Amino acid sequence: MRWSEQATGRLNEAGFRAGAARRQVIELLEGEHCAVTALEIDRRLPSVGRASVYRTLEQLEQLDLVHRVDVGGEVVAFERNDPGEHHHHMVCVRCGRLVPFEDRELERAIHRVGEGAEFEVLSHDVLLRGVCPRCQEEG
Amino acid sequence: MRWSEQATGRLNEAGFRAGAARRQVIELLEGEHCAVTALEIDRRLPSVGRASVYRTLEQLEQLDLVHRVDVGGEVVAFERNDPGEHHHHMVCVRCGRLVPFEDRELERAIHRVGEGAEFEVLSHDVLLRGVCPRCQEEG
DNA sequence: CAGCTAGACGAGAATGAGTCTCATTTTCAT
DNA sequence: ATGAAAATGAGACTCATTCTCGTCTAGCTG
Repeated sequence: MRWSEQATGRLNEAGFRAGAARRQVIELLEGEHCAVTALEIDRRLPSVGRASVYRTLEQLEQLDLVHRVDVGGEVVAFERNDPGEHHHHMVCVRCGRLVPFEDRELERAIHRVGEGAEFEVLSHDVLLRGVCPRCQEEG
Repeated sequence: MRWSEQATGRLNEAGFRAGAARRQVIELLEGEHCAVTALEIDRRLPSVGRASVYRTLEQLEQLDLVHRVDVGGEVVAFERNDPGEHHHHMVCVRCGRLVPFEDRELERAIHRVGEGAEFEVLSHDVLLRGVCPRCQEEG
């Protein structure tokens, strides 16, 4: 089942009605493998109002269909939440390129930290900052 | 050697002149064990202009005397960079409280990921999101 | 120690991402 | 088909951060 169908279904269950703006945002997210910023979505969907973009992202986030990716502060990005999939990101400090990675050991280590903590840990983020291969070549 | 002296010395070496604004910002950071936002610094130092707060933080960051802590996007926080010390944070999703932690295994795992990656990894962040003990009690 | 000048500073304007409001359009249960 | 409720988009608004620019000051020079 495609993520977009899943999303639409879940929104229905949650009592949301259909609407053109939300559909377009969902379709755009469907086509992205990694994070997109709210502003880019807004730019790429001229017929959809800013408010609707942010509203939709918020709703999708609450239903856990999408999650926020923080990559340095300025702008927030979002990406599809595919069940059973879990990755983190490396960001290039020169060009901003975002590359996903996953690592079981890292996850285990984080899990253990959560176990030992007083916090009830709900989620986590890992961000590696560095220089991507392309920018390394350029000196 | 206190961090503030170290910072002042390093700024001197880098060719910066002394100045009241920077001194005050440095003193404030000296007294904080964990992250403070630029805006809070601005508020707590009424005699220092906003521009100087951001300027100083930027300079300190470039000299690696301070580093950015991203905790969810809205506001950026900064904290002292004590040599030989390295920690990450847990944020409470309810009250926003920030608690530092460190874990050698986690660091090892991250290091290994960096080794195996095409990126030349320079730094990393880990953020655990959850509910702090105090907020757990409140239901 | 006075003069000088580059660098430091602060006030306030400008920017821009994200939020809010509200009049209008759509949806869909009846 | 109808109408109450939800969804939408234009644009005003907020507010953290950045920029601008005139003034001030550290600290070198003589």
